[in-house]
Amino acid sequence: MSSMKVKRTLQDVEKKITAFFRDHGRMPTYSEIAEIIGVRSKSVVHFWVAKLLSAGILQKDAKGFLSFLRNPRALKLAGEVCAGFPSPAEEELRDIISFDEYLIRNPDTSFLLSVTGDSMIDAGIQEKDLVIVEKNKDPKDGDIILAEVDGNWTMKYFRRKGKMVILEAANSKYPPIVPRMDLRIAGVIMAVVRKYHK
Amino acid sequence: MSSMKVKRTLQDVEKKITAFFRDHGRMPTYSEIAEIIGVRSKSVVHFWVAKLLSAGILQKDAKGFLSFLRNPRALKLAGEVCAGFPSPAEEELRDIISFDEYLIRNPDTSFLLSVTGDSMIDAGIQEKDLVIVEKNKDPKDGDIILAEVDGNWTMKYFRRKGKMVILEAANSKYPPIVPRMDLRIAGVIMAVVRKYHK
DNA sequence: TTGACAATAGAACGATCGTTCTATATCATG
DNA sequence: CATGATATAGAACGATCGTTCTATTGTCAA
Repeated sequence: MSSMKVKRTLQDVEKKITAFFRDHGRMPTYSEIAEIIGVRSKSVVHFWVAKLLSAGILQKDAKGFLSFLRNPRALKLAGEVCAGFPSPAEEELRDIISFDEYLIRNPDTSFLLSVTGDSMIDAGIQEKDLVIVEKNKDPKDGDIILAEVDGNWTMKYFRRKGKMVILEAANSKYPPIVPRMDLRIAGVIMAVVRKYHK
Repeated sequence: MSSMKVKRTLQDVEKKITAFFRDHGRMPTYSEIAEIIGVRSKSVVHFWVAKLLSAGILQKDAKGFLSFLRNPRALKLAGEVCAGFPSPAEEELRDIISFDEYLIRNPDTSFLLSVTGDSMIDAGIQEKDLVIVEKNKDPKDGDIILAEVDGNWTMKYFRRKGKMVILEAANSKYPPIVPRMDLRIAGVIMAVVRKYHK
């Protein structure tokens, strides 16, 4: 029974191309698609790709290169918690996001930091969270910034009172700081990321 | 002065290829690289690509396709806040992360949710945060889950006391819940994402 | 059994790929 | 000026790309 024919479906083909894309970081050629879906002719691939194109799953750019219409790593944005949240089974979906694009506006001037300490605990920033810091950005009142205070780098709220600047922790244990001359600001916190189940 | 010659550097070429990759979701061909870096011959591109290859910036897979050794959207992980945090100027960097890969273990069984309400405020999960929920995963003691309680979907700590299950908010305003028959769990919270400056 | 349709195989084709070669232009150095 | 190194241009090449064509196979209904 080695030649048992399996009914090929659009979803199968899509999944296999998606898997290839995740593994290799690029779209497969027609020859490669032939291999991964188990056919021996490129014309068959052409046949299936045409289906994926008219189904709106794949698209071609101006040069004829294939790409997914939606990022295959993207997640469905399912709604809001609390008020009559639609069951995931209903699949009433709204949007799609790629975190790399969503979180990072300027990759060249941004960097990551692992949080130590509890000075921003009341702002929902905990130990071991990752924060995305953007350099070369002047802070506005209320921003969370990364600054050097007494030789240590720490995160604080940036408060501007008239001409004066106050650095304020989001933890009542720590008193506000009125910096003297040497206020060094490394950047502004743009995002916070926390991962459970590492 | 239209033919003013600009000194071409490796960094320039890398940046332009990176920009193309971000815009198009794929690597450019040699002809396209010629266009974007402003030369008229593919052999010149070959020259520069060879430099990028030996510099460890690009690589070739088994089929000869180009790719970046590191995700061009990835950020530098600069260290830890607080204790002698190395200045970003020093650039003593440690690692690199792509958030899509870092946060999403099983794209097919995960979805996104925008948080409403303050029931998990003490766990550092605020209104308008995005949470990544993974379905088909049975919760363990201490996990944060998405559950249906009294017809509303909400997030709670999942506590197991012997055979009994308790759902506990991270906010003293809300009392713990001991569910009766109908405990519906949509999934387990795998990650939290918060973006400032939208 | 026959006919219609869908899926596959295989060959041929022009276009474009990346490579390699030679030749020219620019610039710093002695 | 002479020289060598570096960067660019342009042409030629085999390989592979995706497309298109014809032919074969398998399935299901009449």
